[in-house]
Amino acid sequence: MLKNHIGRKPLMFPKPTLERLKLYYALLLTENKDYISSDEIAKRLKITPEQVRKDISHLNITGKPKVGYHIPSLLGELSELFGISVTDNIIIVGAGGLGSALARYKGFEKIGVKVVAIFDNDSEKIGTFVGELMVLPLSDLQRVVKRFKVRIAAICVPEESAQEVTDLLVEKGIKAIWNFAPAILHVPSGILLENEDITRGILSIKHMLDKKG
Amino acid sequence: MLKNHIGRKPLMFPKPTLERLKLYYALLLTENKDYISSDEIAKRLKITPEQVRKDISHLNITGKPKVGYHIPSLLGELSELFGISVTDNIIIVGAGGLGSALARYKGFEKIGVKVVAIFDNDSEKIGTFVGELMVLPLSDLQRVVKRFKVRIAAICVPEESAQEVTDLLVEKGIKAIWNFAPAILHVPSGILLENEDITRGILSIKHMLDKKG
DNA sequence: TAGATTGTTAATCGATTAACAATC
DNA sequence: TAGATTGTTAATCGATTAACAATC
Repeated sequence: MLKNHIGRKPLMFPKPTLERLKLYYALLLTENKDYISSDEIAKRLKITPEQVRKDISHLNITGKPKVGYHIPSLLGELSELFGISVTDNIIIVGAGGLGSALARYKGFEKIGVKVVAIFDNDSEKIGTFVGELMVLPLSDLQRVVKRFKVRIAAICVPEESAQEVTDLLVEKGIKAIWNFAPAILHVPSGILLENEDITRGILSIKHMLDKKG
Repeated sequence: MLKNHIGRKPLMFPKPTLERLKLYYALLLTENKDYISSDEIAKRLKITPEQVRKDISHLNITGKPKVGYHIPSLLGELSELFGISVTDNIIIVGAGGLGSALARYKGFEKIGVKVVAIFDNDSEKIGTFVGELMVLPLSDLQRVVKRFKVRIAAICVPEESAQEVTDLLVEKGIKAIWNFAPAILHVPSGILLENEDITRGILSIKHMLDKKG
């Protein structure tokens, strides 16, 4: 299978590698030195330096022996890998606590994400403001998706209506669903589904607190 | 190394298995049949039936040939595995959008989690209510942790103060940090750290939307 | 130069998948 | 019984780790 561009590194990354690359990005953003060694990255993230080097070897970047990796270049590569320099307009469906918090989240800007609208079907909420956004009825969905070329939608509705909302979003042309409802959703093939169910993290914590010595 | 109890299954699960077991739990909660086959679980979650059987084989439960797995028993086992039947009192630090949303989240009850307090250091927020909880100053931390035997704390403060808050929580006896700040935190060994950084999910989406054909 | 650090190949490890016997 | 489905062992696959040559 053809996975490479000429002169470029492979576009397919092992999933664990991709997850670690996100951590490198977060870490490097807080560094103000010019260079960092695989050893230092490894220490901060509690992994091995070999793994760091292997991960970075997937990118179009080389480090300098005795010096390490040039942080701005590394950030640039990672930024391109995750498409951070291109801003995606996203919408949020569900103006409850979680949806509203998400709509006001300040960290989106620096990863190339902009919330352009928030929707709800509760007439009490429609017309009220969440930050600078007015809550819109779902009948405005199609217009907004077209106008702002929205490809990504966050679902922050109760479990019961999550599938219904998903179907509607897909019908209106949404390409990726970012699901915050604790529901197992079905999407047509070709549509991306990313589950952000918040209960998962604390289940891991409960499990490990109980089972360890 | 001793990993087994007499007559019990191993307590160590491969991490990917543990993640899938959470999905099985979520899925089975919505089923109202008595039995389900590995094939059906697999279809719903888009994995293979062999994997489902292998995962379930880690539990103290056996299925019935021709019938499948008894759903209530499976739920019971998973509930025990994740310590759902024992309620953990947790606290939230940071009464901003995300912290407040978390404090009001309705889904905690059914996984054995109860939010007993929310803290902030902003005097404007202290004394106001988030749902039924009054926002408390951090000087009340020690008292609350002791009184409610709190082992788990969610961090919903800005990146800049996340480490400082972490240190304080650990000092006051917290055993697990559930970190919602996009920060790389350091914790002493023996303290559990679970990162729930919300930007990670959408980075995956952006990456995959851009790189796929 | 000597030494530190990268980059890559080979070896190991662990998880997934395949195959099939056991069983209801 | 025949057939469907579980449970487990063996084979495969893919990711991590180890080793070391390349290089600044």
